[in-house]
Amino acid sequence: MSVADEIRSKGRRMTVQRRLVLDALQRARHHTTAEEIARQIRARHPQIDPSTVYRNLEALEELGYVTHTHLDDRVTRWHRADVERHGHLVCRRCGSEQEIALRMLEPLGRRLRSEQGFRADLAHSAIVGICRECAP
Amino acid sequence: MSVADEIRSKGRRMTVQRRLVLDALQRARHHTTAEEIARQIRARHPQIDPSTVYRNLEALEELGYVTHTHLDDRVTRWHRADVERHGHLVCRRCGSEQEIALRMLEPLGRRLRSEQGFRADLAHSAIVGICRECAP
DNA sequence: AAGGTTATCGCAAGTTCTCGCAATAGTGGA
DNA sequence: TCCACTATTGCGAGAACTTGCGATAACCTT
Repeated sequence: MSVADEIRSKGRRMTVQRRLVLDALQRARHHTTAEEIARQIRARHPQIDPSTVYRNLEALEELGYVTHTHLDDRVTRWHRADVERHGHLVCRRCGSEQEIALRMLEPLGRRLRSEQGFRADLAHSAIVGICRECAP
Repeated sequence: MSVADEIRSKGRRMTVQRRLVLDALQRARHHTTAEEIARQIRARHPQIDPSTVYRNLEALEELGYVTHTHLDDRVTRWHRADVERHGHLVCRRCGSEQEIALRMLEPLGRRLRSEQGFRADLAHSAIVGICRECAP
């Protein structure tokens, strides 16, 4: 069953615009912004409105194909949901972003679960700090 | 040495506007948004521009009096820097925010430091998930 | 106390995203 | 294949900040 069929089977529609957003996310190696995706798509299809891109990202998140993370700025970062889940380290100084194995975060996850009843989504959270290169 | 003197000694100035922003942060128990602070100040002093509030928050952060955190939305949250440092748990479902002792996060901090050379600022990072009340 | 610097302000315009709405176009069913 | 239904689109208006700039006013020096 293709992605298009999956989407249709959930009562949603596969439109050109939605396909373009999915493709752009496919090409993006790491986390991208909605703005970047809109820029890429509009380079070729200027008639496609940025608001459509924003709405498609949300729709695709509901459908389970993409997720978002908030790194250290106000901008929402998007990526496909099927890449291996991982944690995020964001350097406050140089802005670089590093991925870490969820395994490193799991002890904390277990502790938050047992002591606070909080089910942390550690792949969705970002940890801010200073990276090795920027450390004094 | 008063806060005003400290600010002056760093070559900055203590203006009415800056004082009002500091006062508003003093009153705010938890994390507030710039918009909320601007609203409060403008209720009494409508001539003060919101952009002034935004710029003062940044200035006060540079000066070390306030810090900001990104919870699970695009909005930047501000609070005074001298309150006890703590971690943040944000519930994705109900939006509630819970503070946890930094002690719980320290093992992770040490591990990130030794294995990745990353100096995490755990009081600045927010962990997203589902809180006890919203758990199924 | 007066004057020169220059940090800071208020305003207005710009960015980046959000939302309401009427028009359009995918879909499943006839 | 044609139709009705309604998800989705593009557009315009509106939040929520951000930025550039000339005017103002805090501060330091004298």
